Amino acid sequence: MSVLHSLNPVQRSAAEILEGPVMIVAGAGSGKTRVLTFRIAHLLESGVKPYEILALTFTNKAAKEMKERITALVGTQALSIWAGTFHSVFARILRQECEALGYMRSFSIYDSDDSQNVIKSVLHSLSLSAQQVAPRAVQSRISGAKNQLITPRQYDALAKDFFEQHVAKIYQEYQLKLFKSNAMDFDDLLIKPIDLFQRFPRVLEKYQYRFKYILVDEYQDTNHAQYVLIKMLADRFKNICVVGDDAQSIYAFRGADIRNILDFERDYPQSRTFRLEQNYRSTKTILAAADSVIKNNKQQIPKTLWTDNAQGDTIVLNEAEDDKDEGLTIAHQIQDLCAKEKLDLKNFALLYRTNAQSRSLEDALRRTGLTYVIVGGVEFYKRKEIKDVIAYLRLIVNPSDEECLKRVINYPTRGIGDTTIDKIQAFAGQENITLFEALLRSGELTTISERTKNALRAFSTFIMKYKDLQQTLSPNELARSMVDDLGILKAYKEEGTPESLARWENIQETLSAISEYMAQNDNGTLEGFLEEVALISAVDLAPDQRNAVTLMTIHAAKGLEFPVVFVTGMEEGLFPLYQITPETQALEEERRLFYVALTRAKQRLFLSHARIRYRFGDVTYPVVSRFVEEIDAALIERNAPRHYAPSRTQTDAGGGARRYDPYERKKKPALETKKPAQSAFDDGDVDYASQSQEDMQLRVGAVVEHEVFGTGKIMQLAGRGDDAKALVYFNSVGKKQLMLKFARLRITS
DNA sequence: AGATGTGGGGTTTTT
DNA sequence: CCCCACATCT
Repeated sequence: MSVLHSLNPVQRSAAEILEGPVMIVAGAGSGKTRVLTFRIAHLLESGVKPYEILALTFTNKAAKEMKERITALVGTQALSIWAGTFHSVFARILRQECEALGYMRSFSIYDSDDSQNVIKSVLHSLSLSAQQVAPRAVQSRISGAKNQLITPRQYDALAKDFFEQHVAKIYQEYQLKLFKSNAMDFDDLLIKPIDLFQRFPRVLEKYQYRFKYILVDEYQDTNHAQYVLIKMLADRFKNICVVGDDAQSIYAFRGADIRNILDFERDYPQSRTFRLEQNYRSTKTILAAADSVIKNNKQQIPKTLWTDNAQGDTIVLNEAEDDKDEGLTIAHQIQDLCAKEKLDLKNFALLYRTNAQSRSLEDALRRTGLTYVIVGGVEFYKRKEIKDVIAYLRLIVNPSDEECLKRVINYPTRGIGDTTIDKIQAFAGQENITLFEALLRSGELTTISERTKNALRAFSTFIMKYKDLQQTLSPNELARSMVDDLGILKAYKEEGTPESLARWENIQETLSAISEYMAQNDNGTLEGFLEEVALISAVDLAPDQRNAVTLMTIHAAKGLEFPVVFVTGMEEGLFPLYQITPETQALEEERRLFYVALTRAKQRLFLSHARIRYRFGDVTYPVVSRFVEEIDAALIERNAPRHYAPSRTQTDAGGGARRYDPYERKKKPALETKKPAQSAFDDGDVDYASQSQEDMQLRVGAVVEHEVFGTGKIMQLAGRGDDAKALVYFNSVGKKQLMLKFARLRITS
């Protein structure tokens, strides 16, 4: 086929075999996007209609880029392909079909903040306090259950303890509340279609015929619901092509099930498997490092990545004094490389495990005068003032949306407080009507003062007015005039603080975003804009083409590549990040995440760790990440600490922080020094000398024996003297907090 | 009703 | 360190 000539033999077969189930196991940098692109182009060349192709990608941006690349190969017909994330594709289908399930087409999409608010409100109505049951925990349980297609009733039947019984009840109420709000959360966008297809086989059939060819990118990150959806849709023609790399599965925390890819061949017996093992991205050194790390994972499809690329430079390990020094060290290295190798800033990426780490890196870059962009972080559409404006628009589109109603009913302040809302809410429950309907009928309530009723009337009139105007005004006209009407822009401007001016700007930018959306979509509607906003991801918003250093989490970096990559915060507890129970699976996921980080680099790779890390406002003295040790030592060169930033320990709030001796650890490989090594998470000044035990050298990372719990590893140390405590992770029982006075730990390493 | 202050608690990654 | 819930004041 004409389009396939530039592929290597395996890539080419993977793109050529169009019928039947195909799995492409694509190592990092092996050109899988190329294969997918060419495969679709090939489908089109073979006479398949664009609307018969469904391509599910991980981000909207990836879908867009794929369409562009296919367009370049075979022309604009490519634009009619259904391509997008699971969530956006099935939201689109639900807009068409949701009436069969009792929803209106104008349904709202709730993001996790909205969901959490609903949960809180359910807790409130069940007279449970947020202390008794953490909303976050409930949310994650509910989401987990939904991804596993477990209904509230089933959850209740399975509930093992008090907490789970609460969750079952909350889950049930939560779903009810969402339904009454004519709203779906992210998980509903996947499970409602399943419900639809099960209850209405003709509808399923329609989409099976429609999507004769299905392609799924990043298959290793699909969860159970997504797996079922794909299986249902592909069931008739079995023209399903999945692409993935088990080594890059990093979303188990949100339900991704690595078995989906491990079991593909069993699920689709007629399938063919192709392995893309040639890496076109990285140097031999980088690839060898990544390989030496991932070898430590037990659960994986065996494969060997190789490359024809050059050996490349040694990997550099930076040791920094603290987070500030880490940032400055990196900034200097960037400047060096820019000068010596004539590199642009856009060639550099700084990756980190947690968003919180970006702050000190940003500081350093700013101080050095290097331009940077952050991908992700506090997302634009999650900012308060923007959510407020969006909430108004959502309410106009879908007045049943209780979350939005509650959000804006007293913004700007109208004298409608919590008690009034509670009254209306009670009324709504009693009459079995939506909150907005109850609001319209609030005149009937005798418990509300005349003054408040006027305020309520003014508010509902406002919403109804714009609901009417929606018929005649374009979305951008509507939004603009509504914002004017609300007077919020004026208020922010008059307030005049830098913060309020930033808010002013953000609202302006939101209005521009609507105009831009309208310019890009011929048949754009307000509903369409809101849907796009709801399903937009951090990576989708990535500001490209700017000549700037890129900062982002490793998760956000997935699928991207950069000539020079800095992986920061290589410290135990941070990366791998200790979670509630760092069991093997969680550790393996952290390791895959590290693998993803390493394989983003094309030419040069820098790792860094700090001796002092400020976490939760406290000073900690972490040890180097085990992942660093897992890299073949021959590939790494340790860079002498430069100390660009003076240590902050002396001026620290705690006051008593002991000056850190940079040579301490090297001097003292074993158990001889009197003074113990590093560590403290609530106290800078640690002194274990008063312990009754003989010459104990406790330090973070030390392996210890406990007579009951067995072998464990020290994660954190705190307190002094009789109060000295250790947080130990035991192989047998997980994390335990122990008083050293009683614990009688024996050091084995 | 609403603004302002303080105390306590949690703390990852994201569609 | 930051956010949230609660309490107290205006």
